[in-house]
Amino acid sequence: MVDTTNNINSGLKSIEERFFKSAISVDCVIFGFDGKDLKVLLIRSYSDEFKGQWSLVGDLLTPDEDMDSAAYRILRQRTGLDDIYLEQVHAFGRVERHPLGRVVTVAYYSLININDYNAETEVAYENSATWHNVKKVGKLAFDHNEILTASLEHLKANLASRPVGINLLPEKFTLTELQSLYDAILDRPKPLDKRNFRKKILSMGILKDLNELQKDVAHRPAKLYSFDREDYDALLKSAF
Amino acid sequence: MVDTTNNINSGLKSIEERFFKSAISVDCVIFGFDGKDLKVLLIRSYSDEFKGQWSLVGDLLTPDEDMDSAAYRILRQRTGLDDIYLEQVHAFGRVERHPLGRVVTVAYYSLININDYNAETEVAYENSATWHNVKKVGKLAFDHNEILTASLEHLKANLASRPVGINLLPEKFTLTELQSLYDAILDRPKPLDKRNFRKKILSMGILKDLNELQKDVAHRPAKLYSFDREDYDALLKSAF
DNA sequence: ACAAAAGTGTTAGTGCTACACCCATGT
DNA sequence: ACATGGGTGTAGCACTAACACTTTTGT
Repeated sequence: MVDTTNNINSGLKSIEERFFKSAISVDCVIFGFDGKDLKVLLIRSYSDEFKGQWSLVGDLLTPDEDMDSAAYRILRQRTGLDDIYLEQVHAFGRVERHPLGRVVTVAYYSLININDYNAETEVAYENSATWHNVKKVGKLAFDHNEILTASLEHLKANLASRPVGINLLPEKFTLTELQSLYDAILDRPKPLDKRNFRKKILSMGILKDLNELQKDVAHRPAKLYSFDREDYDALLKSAF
Repeated sequence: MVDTTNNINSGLKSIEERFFKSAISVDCVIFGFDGKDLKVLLIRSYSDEFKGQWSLVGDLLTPDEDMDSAAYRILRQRTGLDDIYLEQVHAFGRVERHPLGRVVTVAYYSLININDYNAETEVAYENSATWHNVKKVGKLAFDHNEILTASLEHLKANLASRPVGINLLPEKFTLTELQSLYDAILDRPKPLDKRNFRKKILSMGILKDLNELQKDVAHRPAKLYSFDREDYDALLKSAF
């Protein structure tokens, strides 16, 4: 029947010649929130085939670095972003997904405060990354639309179990801002119910009431909150 | 500052020479259930370094096949298993995880009826796969313990949202058998409450009461159930 | 008769949904 | 005074968790 040794021992070519011919890349899907829309960080593709098209922040792995480390290295080199948590989403391995040859890519995603990557940071890098509304990205290079979609799904799924706002919002924020973030990520026909949202999020015990108010707004000023790091970390641990 | 073109254009060696030197492999984590314990299908490692150690069902990708297809191909070649649903779990990419060189592996998992792979199937394959209690696997080849652990976590997480029993149990089964499966996967200090489990699982509307009873058991015989494929598929769709 | 597993209901608590009005501020 | 968004409570319903005894069969 089937010869299980086929791939390993037989054939004319060496294992090197037959199997060690592929490249691995990493693509980082970096989400940010501007108070209204969910955004993703994109760079101009350097590939000839996709010249001028936008693409995710990615690059090839060198054979001597761990894949997880490479993700941080690539993100840092292309955007200057450092010290942010990346989480693996999925590996994509269609044969023809990359014009240069066989490249399997592994997608990572992260959530950052949108002000941590801005116009000032930008100028230091050749292929400046810019923020794009996730609902309005056009056709991206490679299979990056597919990767973005998968990452968005991943983010939505995580939203229920993890208080994601800690990474996406500024230090101080109002409950309405937090809710806008949830609404932007969930992207549902109707926004969440204001009262229910507040009840639930406050009952989690990870928000700290700062006893401060907004200033200079043309309406009743809202109370400001921040995340309580300790309680937040405690919750994360207990949930897993 | 940082030269973002570093990896792509500069250097003495060609892109081929520098980056297209890696291999990609697939490892399949196949779970089965024998009515009492959760089991995983393992083969004897063919690698020199791990001679005699058990390993997951895996192999290298040839550069001309899609990764998802390769997972099915490898599973079929090594075990004869066909027509089963594989789901990607995670990619593992530590530099030194494989003795032959740089090999990034992508783990897939699946759930099968344990009788679909048995002693009879087994003899056709050189490196016969055998079932091992997941709680009693020893040290596996490569980083396969890590992969197994991650796949188990994945399975636990999926249990709540997907009625996984459909793949792991025989055609006809009792509610107690179904609960044993849940208890085996969740592996919690206390088993689930019998009454609550029955209420919940029946209320999902995916079980069909066959109006049959167990035979030849030394106690009150239990009613037999089967999954209702249609209702099950409908539930899957609506849940996602 | 005994052993072994099957089968069955109720209660209390918790969380989710839906819903409408008054409040504080700037213009 | 008006416009703007901030802030609050309750009732119905669904789901969850905890808990103990009777039934049916084989030996």
